Amino acid sequence: MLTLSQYPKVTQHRDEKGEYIQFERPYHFDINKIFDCGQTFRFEPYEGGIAGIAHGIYVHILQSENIVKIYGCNEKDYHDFFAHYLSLNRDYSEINNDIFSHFPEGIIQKAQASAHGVRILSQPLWETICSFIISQNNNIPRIKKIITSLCEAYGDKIECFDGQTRYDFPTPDKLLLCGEDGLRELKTGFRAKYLIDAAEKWQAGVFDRFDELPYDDAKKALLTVKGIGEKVANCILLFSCEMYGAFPVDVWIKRVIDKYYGGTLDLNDLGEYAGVAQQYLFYYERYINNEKDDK
DNA sequence: GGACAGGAAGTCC
DNA sequence: GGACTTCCTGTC
Repeated sequence: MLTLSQYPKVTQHRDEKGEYIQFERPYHFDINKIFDCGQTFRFEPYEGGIAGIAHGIYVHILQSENIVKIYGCNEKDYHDFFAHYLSLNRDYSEINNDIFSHFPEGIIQKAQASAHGVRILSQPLWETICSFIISQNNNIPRIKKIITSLCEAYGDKIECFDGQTRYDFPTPDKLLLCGEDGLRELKTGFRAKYLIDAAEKWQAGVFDRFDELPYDDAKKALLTVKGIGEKVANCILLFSCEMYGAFPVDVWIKRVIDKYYGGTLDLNDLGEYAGVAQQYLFYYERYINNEKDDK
């Protein structure tokens, strides 16, 4: 495993905006790309950085050339959650070397350069399961809209450092309480019954000790949920479980394979970090090499 | 202007 | 292979 021996050291501070922590900006860490590459749907650009909720905590993250600041996060939050969430123990220079050694030379180098600074987050499992069930046959602005209304309707209140009230992602039992009809009212459409099935499976213990399962078993468990197929399962494993070998193939990646790899790419020979590479390729094709504005 | 097809980080039957 | 919720875009 390509990891650093420890997480970056942080110091805690306070200014007129409130309490924050700061640490030295790691290599290959760019919040604008990390939070706008389709792996999470709960953050938005805000006052020069990005802001949103993770693990029930509202944070405002800012970066300069050398420093990262996180408002709303104290040292305890950092060690308990955010350091891991932001995958700050990963050595992306080594990860990139591993990727380059497995992929045919050419487009992957361009893709990595365009996506330089992207990191794969380690997001809470339940929220990630729901988010990617909602993502199917859907576009990113609408996915965000649905998740926001889901939180506002059924999530617990969060008291934020800026004095405002926001809402956490609803728990499985909350979703079961609101039922399929309640979910349909939030424009989830045919995905409402999938979310209910996921909540029932969760309550039944299908995802207990999930982090101890190897890739094949974890995927098998995910595929028992209605509405989770191969692509969504791989997204969940990649964006929540640090299974960097998971390689979700969506319409954009199909396009990449057709355009740059002659229609075939052997998914079994892409190495331990194929999923990270997938994110670079997705980013390149979706945001860089596609002229259309996304708003 | 407004109708309409096409498409969106897919999956089910 | 068609259907599925909803919504946004481009075209005529």
